[in-house]
Amino acid sequence: MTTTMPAGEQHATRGRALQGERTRAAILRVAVDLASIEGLEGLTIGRLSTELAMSKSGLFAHFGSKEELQLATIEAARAIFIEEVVQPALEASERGLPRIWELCERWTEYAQRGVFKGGCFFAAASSEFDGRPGPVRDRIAGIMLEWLAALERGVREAQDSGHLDPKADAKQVAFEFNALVMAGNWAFQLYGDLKAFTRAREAIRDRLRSIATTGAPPMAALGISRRKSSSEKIARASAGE
Amino acid sequence: MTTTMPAGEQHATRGRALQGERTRAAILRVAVDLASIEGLEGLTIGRLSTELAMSKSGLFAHFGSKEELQLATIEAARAIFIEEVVQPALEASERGLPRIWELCERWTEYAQRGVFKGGCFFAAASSEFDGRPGPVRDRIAGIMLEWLAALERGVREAQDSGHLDPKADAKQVAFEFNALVMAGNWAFQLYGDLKAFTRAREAIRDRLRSIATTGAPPMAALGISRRKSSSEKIARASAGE
DNA sequence: GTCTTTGTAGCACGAACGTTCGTATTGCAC
DNA sequence: GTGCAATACGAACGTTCGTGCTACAAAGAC
Repeated sequence: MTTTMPAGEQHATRGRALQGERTRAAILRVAVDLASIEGLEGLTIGRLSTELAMSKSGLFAHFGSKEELQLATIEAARAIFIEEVVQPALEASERGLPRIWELCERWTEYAQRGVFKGGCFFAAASSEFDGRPGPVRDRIAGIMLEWLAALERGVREAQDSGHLDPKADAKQVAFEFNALVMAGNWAFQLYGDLKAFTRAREAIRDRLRSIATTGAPPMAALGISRRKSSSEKIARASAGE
Repeated sequence: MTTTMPAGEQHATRGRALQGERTRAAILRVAVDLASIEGLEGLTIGRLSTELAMSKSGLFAHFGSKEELQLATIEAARAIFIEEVVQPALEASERGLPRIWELCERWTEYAQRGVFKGGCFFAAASSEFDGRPGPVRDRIAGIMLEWLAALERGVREAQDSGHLDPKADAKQVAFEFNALVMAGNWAFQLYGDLKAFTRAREAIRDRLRSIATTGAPPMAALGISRRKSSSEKIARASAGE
């Protein structure tokens, strides 16, 4: 019980000075999943150390306080979110209508694929901490603002590219798209209903159509191309679960 | 400290047998507010008893377990929700487009007015418990389903009344409306931004317009009549806070 | 070879958690 | 007036929480 992971074994060849970083990363990888299920407050040090088969104090030493652990977990989740949603969306699409669509599409995939075990980390965290002032809440709010700004920018760029009606309120559209994808995640988590994502996509497509110009790329092409390249990822994720 | 509420005083004329019910109701009134802020798990018996200036054991005896307290709190919140949103909406509007609009409008008001101190009780609870199987989660999911069904029914009735396009997917529209009002609540809780409710209303109005028939009552009239009768309630609520 | 730094474990703390138990007080029935 | 059921309290249970402090093993510097 004292040592399930013998100390001398796993860093025989690697330099000792790097072990800390690696352990920290390993902790945070588990922490983000745990927090997405149990919440950032339900993410306890005892539970986390049990999950990782290490001592409470050993784990604790990496962060110094629970709040620091929470903040580190948030940063780790943000990195994963960017890597899984924002970056691929930007790389896979050109500016304009394709990009704003791609952002929403990648988001629903990210939620559907279960990148975090308990659904979108930030949807959960922002609901949990909205009433608790402090640095944790501030950071979460800041990151959600980044996401909303990314959506808004996507809309604005599509307007500049002549794909969307320039008279449309970009902030308003971003609000609506975020509402729809978050609701997809919400319904999926609560009811396990995959159709929720289809509903979100459908609503977003309709809304885009309602403000698309005649010069915009045809709507139908967007969804179809995306579906194909994503099917393998979904299969991979559901196999791992 | 032991008794801020002297036991012999308030039931001098009332029957003693009713005291239990009254205390229970008083507990639950505080519990729903506390749970809307701290979450249903963060709603601790110790904290609740402190808030009510009564003993932990005395409070505990009313429920028998924490889970029973949570379930009772949920029922209390449901009663308030129906009383504050569903019933007034049904009474103040006739079947059809006015009613579905009224349901959404009453919901945003309910969130904006702060009927629960931490925002919509069920938005918070459903996000918190979506990953924790058990009777608490099941009840929350059931109540949210009631609400979604009420929205869907509102849309369907508006179709039957010839106000909305009968080809529209009522479930889809209900999903979208719920997404928008919940996002309004979310943004308001996280950023304190009252404009979020305006955005939600705006999006719902637009969506209704997009599927409204020529025989539907004029859209503009709906919003205006509502605003007037609600202003007093908002004033009353903000004074109490 | 020692010395220092780094990472982990062991142990203990005070507080809060949900829960149980015994007991005191009260109102009502008899 | 006596007995009963309802209601609430205070104390304590065992557990877990976050957080310290000390010790020790391993790697790199000299």
